[in-house]
Amino acid sequence: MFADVILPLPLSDLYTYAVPAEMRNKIARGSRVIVPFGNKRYYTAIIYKIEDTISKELKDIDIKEIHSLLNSQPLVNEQQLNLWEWISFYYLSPLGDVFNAAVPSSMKSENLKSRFTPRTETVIKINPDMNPNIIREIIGKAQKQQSLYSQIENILIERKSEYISRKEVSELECHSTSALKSLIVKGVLQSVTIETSRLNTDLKPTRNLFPLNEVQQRAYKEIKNCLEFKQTCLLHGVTSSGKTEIYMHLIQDALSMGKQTLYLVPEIALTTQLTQRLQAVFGSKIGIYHSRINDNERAEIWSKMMSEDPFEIILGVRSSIFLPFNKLGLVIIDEEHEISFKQQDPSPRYHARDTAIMLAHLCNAKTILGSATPSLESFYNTKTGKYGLVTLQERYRNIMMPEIQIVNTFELRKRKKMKSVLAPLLIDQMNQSLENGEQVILFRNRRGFASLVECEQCAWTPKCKRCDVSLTYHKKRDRLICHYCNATYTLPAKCPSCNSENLKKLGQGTEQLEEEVESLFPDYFVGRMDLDTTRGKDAYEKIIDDFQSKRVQILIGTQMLSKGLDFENVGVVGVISADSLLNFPDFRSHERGFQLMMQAAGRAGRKNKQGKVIIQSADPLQPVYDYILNYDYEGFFNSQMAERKMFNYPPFSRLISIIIKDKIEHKVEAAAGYLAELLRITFGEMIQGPGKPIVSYIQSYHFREILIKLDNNFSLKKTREAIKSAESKFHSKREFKYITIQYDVDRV
DNA sequence: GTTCGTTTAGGT
DNA sequence: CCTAAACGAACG
Repeated sequence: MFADVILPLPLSDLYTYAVPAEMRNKIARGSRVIVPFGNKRYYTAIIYKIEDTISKELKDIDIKEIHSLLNSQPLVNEQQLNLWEWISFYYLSPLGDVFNAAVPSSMKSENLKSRFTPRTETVIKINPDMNPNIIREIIGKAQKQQSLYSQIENILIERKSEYISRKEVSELECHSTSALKSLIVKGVLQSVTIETSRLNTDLKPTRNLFPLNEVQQRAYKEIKNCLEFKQTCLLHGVTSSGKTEIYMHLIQDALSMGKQTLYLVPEIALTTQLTQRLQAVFGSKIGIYHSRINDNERAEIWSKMMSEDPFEIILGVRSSIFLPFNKLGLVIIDEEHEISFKQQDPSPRYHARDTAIMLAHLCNAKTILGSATPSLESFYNTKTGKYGLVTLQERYRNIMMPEIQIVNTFELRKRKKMKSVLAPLLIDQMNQSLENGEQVILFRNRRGFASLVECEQCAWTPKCKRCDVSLTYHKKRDRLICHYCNATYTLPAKCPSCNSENLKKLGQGTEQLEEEVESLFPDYFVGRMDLDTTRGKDAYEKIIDDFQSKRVQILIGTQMLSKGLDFENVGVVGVISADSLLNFPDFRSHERGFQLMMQAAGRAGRKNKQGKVIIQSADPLQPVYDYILNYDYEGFFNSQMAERKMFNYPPFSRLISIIIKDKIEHKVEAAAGYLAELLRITFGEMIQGPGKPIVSYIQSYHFREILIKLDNNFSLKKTREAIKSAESKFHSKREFKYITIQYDVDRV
């Protein structure tokens, strides 16, 4: 008996091992095993296929034996393996990479024994071998010991528990370290170390579901009705329309049918706000899976999902699609337009939204996509009938959509009316709002202080040594930082090219904005949220908490601020430089800009009062602003579709980006040229490039990009075969054998 | 990914 | 001629 296994390495093939006799009736597809690989190394592998005989090509190879079997149950179920295969096929990545992305690393340790370490806790219990009648005698007259003992005894009886944690004992009213120590020495109490779970599994629900209002009820019914006929339904609901409450009713329905729910959110939106709301209703039925939980905790969640008593609901980010569900009935993907659902690096570069839809399909489950600004792809899918569509136009509790105004900063600058980064109108509105006790949010999609430093004499600009990008000046750290590789440099006192001392700082970032706002509004507290201020463990939560509790009145941030956060008291939202959103050299820049500005607008507004949004633009005549001013999603969609159609961009085609990478520039040039030539044999006009990506030199590597604009009617199987055969032909050339090729399917 | 044998560059 | 570093190939 032999088994083909998936190794947690970027290998294109499966490897075959002999199954030892004693393992034969215990091993199955999906089992986790340890196998020797290479000279002296052992890896955790997953059984992909079991067969009786060995294939001919392996006749002359010395087949090794599987070293050991790790679980009695397969670690990965059939649906998961099918999903892994789909990801590997669709996103052109090795199964080993998918395995790596899917399974928590403590479950794939290289050591023979598991690297998973259980959490331990010291607990106190009453010595079971001691006759209860003589305990009083043993304690004797010591008063503190007596009262401590009685209190512990009472608690244990009350809880029907055998032990109480050492920590809890130390928090008791009559606790004394010496009394406890004496009781342990006397043998009355015992101090024991036990293994505990990292998961909080005794959270009790604190409230029932709120009944839906009339509008929500209608949407809920429409969704139910739609899912009778379609697998996937898009809920297009304006911000604050109460989508979450509708999701909760749908989760409840799934629960009552004994089905599990996967609730996917973008990386950053997974705030305590949503967690608390769901836990209030579903208690410990819900498991939380996000980037900040550590690996051992991930492993515990995984194990619990395989147990008799799995989580009924998983609230999680991208990677939670890999958890072992056994009765998945519903998938909710909130803020489905968010690009953080797409994994950038490393491989597999999968889109969690699209993969989750595939997972739902494999499990025969239903999918709901939710957004106030759906991705054009998803909305297009409702037009073609692939997805159902339900629209929610009214905001919850009749909060009005804010009034949007656009100020022309180009004109204002010409007339010398811009005395700071903020337009006079925005400053006025901020003042009014702040005086009324309201808060303000300002967006700037660039972090740091100055995005460009330039010599006034000779226009020299500091650049990163290992990347082809200008450095950003960060004032607080007084350093120049490369936003691509995080290298830091000191700001030279003189221009190294012409010795001039006039080095100018151009292009404002969040840090500079913060400084300016602080000097303009000295009576108010200013907070800043960007990559630099959210590094620490709870930094993100703290900034939000400071703003929510009104300790901070003005909050400045990059796009991470626009996602899924609900604040109740925001009078004004300002978008500082909207043009920089729209001028990105990418076909999706308008879609992004529209989404960001609409989402930003959604942060403004209070009960009974209309909020204000002020957008500063130097080019306010761009048509996209008309759609923003009128909250006209459909109009925006139609205008973009016309463009996409004309240039054959998604959803009218499928983009596959191929990146060629090497340390030597002329080598990468030649390699990219040759690969493009090979691909043109099959794809002809569909191939664009090779060309330089926007940043073509990062961390001492040169990059070139080939783009396939794949016709929608071109079969995926054929595409994959053609790409793979081009790749192997490419690698069979001596000089290109070790050049790395990376694929990014459906690049965002 | 890791290991290990082979090739190459640089130094004595 | 030796040694260290870079490269190439294999792993069942």
